[in-house]
Amino acid sequence: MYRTHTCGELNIQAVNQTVTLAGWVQTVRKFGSITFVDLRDRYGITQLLFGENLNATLDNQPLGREFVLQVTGKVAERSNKNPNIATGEIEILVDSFKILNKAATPPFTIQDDTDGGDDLRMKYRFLDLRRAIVRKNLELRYSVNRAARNYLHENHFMDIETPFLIKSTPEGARDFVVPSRMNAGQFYALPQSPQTFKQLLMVSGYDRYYQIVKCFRDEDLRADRQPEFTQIDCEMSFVEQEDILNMFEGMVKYIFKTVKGIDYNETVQRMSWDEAMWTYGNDKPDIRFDMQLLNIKSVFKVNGEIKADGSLLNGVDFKVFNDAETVLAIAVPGIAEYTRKQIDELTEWVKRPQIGMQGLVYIKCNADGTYKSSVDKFFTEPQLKAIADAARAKAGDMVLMLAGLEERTRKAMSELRLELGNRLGLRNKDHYKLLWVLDFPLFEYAEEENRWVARHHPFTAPKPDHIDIMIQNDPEIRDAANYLQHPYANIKANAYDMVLNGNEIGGGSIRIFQRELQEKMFAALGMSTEEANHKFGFLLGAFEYGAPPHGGIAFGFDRLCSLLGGSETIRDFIAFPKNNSGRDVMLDAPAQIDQKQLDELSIQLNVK
RNA sequence: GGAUCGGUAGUUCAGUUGGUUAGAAUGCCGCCCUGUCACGGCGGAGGUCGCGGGUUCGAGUCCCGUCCGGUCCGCCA
Repeated sequence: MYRTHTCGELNIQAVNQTVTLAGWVQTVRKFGSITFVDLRDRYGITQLLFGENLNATLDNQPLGREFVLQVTGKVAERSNKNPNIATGEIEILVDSFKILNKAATPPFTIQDDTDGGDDLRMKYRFLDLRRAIVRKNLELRYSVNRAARNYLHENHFMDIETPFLIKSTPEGARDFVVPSRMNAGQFYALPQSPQTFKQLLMVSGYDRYYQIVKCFRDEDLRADRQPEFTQIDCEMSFVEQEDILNMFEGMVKYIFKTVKGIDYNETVQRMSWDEAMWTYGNDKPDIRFDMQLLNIKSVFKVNGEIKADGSLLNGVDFKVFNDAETVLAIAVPGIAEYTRKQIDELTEWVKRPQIGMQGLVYIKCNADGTYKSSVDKFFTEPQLKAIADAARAKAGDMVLMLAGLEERTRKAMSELRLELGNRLGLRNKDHYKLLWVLDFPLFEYAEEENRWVARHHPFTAPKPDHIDIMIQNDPEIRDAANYLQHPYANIKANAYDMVLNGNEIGGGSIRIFQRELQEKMFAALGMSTEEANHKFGFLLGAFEYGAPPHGGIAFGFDRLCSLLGGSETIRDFIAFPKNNSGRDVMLDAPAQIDQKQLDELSIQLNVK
C-alpha cells in the first residue's frame, strides 16, 4: 500500500500516529530551515512539515507543484491552526519522503480560482479535474445518479441496456452515423434516445424500465447542449399521464432531498401549453417571478371607445400599435425610477438582431399616481392608467410594451421578461420551482415541406379525446396559408414537460400502442405505408403481439446536474466535454482517419 | 447557415487620436527567511501582439481576408 490514510481524513484524534500519505503537491512554502507542503488528493489537503533534518535532502530533490509525493511521518497538533480545512488542526512531521513522480509546471494553477481560461482547461482537462471545484461538480453528478437509481430501484424499475449501434430514423434530429465494415455501404446510427427500444421492452412485459444512458444528436451546440449527452430514460406500462407525473415528480423531489437536502413539499404547478405560451410567451416558463404577458389588443380595442371599466381605449391613434398584429405588455416591479439611460439600454437590448424588435414603449407608474410614457402624445393619462391597471402594475412599477407579429413579439417579450428577471435578481439559483407543462400540440406545421411534423416524436399519443379527430380526418394540408384551420392543428398530445426554473429538465408522453393509430400517425407525417414499414416495421409488428398501454419520460441528466449545482453550463458537470464546435480539444477529435480504414469501409471522401 | 464578442508574456488581462525600448498581476527561476496556509522580502528570465494581406514615414492599434475560441439566432421529435 502506498498510503495508510487519505489527505482528507486525519484530525486531532490521530495525533502521534505514524502515517503514510500519498498525493499531489499543492503548494510549497519554504521558510529557511523548515518547509510547509500542502499535499492534495481527492479527499482533501493535509499540511506536511519538513523540518531541519530534511533540509539537505530537499535541496537535492526540490519539490515542485503537482509532484506526486509519498511521505511518512507522525501526526502532530499544529501550533497555528487553519479552521478553513478539515485537517487544519494537524500536520504531518515528515520523517521520510519519496517523489513518486515529477511534474512539469502545469499551464494553469490547480486552484478553485484558477487563472486558466476555458479553452486551456479543456485542453488539459485531466488537470482541471484535479481542482476541488470541478471535482465537486462530478461528485454532485454522481450523487444525482445514485439518488435517481435508488428511487427507481425502490419503485421496481429495472435498468436494461439498449444498443448504441442502431438504425437511422427519419424524424427528429440529425443522426450520428457509423459505417459498417462488414456491410459495405451501410451505416448504423447512434441513438438519439432509446425510444423505440424502451417501447419494445414494454411490449416484452418489462413494465418499469430505466437507464441512465448516453444519447447522440448531430446538431449545433450551445452552452447547455452537447452532441453526446446523458438522459435518465424511463418507461412504464399500464399507466396514464397522471401516474407518470406522480411517479416522476416524486423522483425529482427525492433527488432534491437526497442531493440538496431540500424538502420540496409544495404541489408541483401544472400549466397547459396554451396557457404557458399565452401568459409567458414560452413553453418552459420560469415561474419564480411574475411579470405575466398581457395582450393589450385583446383587452382594449385601439380606436374604440373607453368604457367605464376601462376595457376599451378611446380615440387612440398610435400607428405602431394600430398596425401591429399584437401588442404585449408586462409590468416590471419597482423600476419606475429607471433613468433614460437605463431605458435606452433596454431598448437597445430588444433591438439586437437576436430579439429583433423595432423599439420599446414604456409607461412609468410614478409613486405619486401620475404616469409618464414614451408615447404620452398618443395616450391620455386615463388611457395610460387603464393599460397599467390591466397589466397589474402598481405605483413604482414600469409597464414595458412590444408590438409586432404575434409569434415573434411573444417570444421577444418572453426574452425581455427573463432578462429583467435577471437584472432585478428575481432568478435566484438556489430557489427551485418546478412546473409541469401539459397538453402540447401533437403536430407542428413544417412550412418548407408543407406537412405535419411531430412536435414531440411520432410515438406520442393524442389526448384521449382527440384520437377521433386524428382518425376521422384526412391529414393532407390543402390550404397551406390557413393550416391553423386544419383539424390536426388543434389536436393536443398526451405529452408533458417538466420545467425547473425556466429550463426543460424532462419530457415525455403516453405512447401510441395500437398499430392502426401508429400507422395513421406515420401517414399524417407524410410517410407512405411502405416507408413506415421499412423504417418502423419492427415496432408496428410488435404492436400486433399484445402491446400494453404505456408511456414514459426522459430527463436531461447533465442539465439537471448543472441546475442543482447552480451553474449555467452543463460542461462543468461532464468529465470530458466537447466544445462549441463539437470538438474534443484534449484528444483533438474528430480527426481524419487512415486511407486504409476508409478503404476497409468502402468510403470515398468528398470534402469541399 | 447567420449575428456578436474576443485572440497581446506560461496564464489572466491593460495598452490613449496610429508614434521612442509593449506593461501589470500571477506563475516560473535564483538568493534570503523557523509557523506559513493567497506566506513574505530582494533580484531575474520570459513576447512571431492568432495568421495573411493592405493603408501609412510609422500598425498591437485602422481596413480586408482567414483561422481559433465564447455567447446567441436558425437548428435541437
